[in-house]
Amino acid sequence: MTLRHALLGLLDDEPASGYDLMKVFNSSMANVWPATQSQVYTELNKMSDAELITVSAEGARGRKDYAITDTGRTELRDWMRTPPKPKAIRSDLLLRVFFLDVVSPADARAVFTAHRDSAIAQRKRLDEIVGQIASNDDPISTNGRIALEFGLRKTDMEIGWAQWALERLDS
Amino acid sequence: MTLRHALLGLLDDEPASGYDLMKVFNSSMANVWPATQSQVYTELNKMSDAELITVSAEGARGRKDYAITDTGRTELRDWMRTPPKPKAIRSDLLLRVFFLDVVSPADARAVFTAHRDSAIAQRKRLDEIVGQIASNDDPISTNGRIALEFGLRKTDMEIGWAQWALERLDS
DNA sequence: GGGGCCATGTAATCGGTTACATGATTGA
DNA sequence: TCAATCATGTAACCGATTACATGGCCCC
Repeated sequence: MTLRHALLGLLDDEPASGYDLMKVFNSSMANVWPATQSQVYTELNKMSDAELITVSAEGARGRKDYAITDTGRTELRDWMRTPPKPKAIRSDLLLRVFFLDVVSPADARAVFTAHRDSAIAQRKRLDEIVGQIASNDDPISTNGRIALEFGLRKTDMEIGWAQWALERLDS
Repeated sequence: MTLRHALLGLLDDEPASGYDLMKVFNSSMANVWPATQSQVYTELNKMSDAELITVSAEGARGRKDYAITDTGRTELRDWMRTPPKPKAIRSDLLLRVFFLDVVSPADARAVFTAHRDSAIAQRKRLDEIVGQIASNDDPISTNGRIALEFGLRKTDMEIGWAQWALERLDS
């Protein structure tokens, strides 16, 4: 039920088609809430049924522009004011950690070195994005920077944790 | 397909029933890979069909003890040696961050203060668990400590991030 | 006898993923 | 004319969640 709010958030700015939304979405929020094309179109139809949005214009190639309704705006603001309930971790990696004993010490170390290395690569990718959006001052870039900071800190934390785990294994 | 590996990991130690597995599971791995009772029983049946495990004994009240097979052991070790592909973040909270502009500055601050406070509470809960397992030296406690360390660092990171974001909003 | 625990299962629903299907318009 | 892009949709499947259903066994 959250893709719905992402789409409402985008439409709160200005009317757009599913196609437009996908484009903006992919280059911003998709990093914190991935969604596929089929999901977006399906959700838009459901939102239209629920009268959170309406078709404000129809164009060439079956294009439909959607505009947010008052109901939609209310829904969006209510959601923004509701703190998300802390969701449990669900991590493939951490699950492996519980079973470190079933493999050799070398394989156990590899669990952490592989993760550390991929976190380091990820960190580099994020740094590039930081550079790219540094000069932008639109709302999604400004706010996106805060989300990005989360990513930076998270990867740093993961690198440090993997290092800590390796030292612990070695002792 | 990962609950499957969690169950294989537990059965690699010793045969157990679904009921037994649920108990151990809830007090350990559930923190990194939540699963419900119905999911566990359904998965055990599928695993039995796939011959990763077999019914090694049947007891009172329809109790079935499962034992891991050689196929199962191979599957478990293969999985342990395969680094999980980095999964994208999917965060309700970070999505809200993109739409901070649609609410008042006070409501925007609340997004972060609420998160910071719940992270602080979480941190306290984890500290208690650290104390509880400090004296245990069984494999799941020893390895669980590494997973727990991840949780500690993650909550600390979130507290720091929320604080950083609040300062940024205020400036 | 009855409460509490042991023990397993089914059904409905939901969000997400992958794949497939279709076709219009635009510009080189 | 033909490739690229615009544009929307359906269907099958999967894992997870919630709720419901059933009943046996043990000990006080």
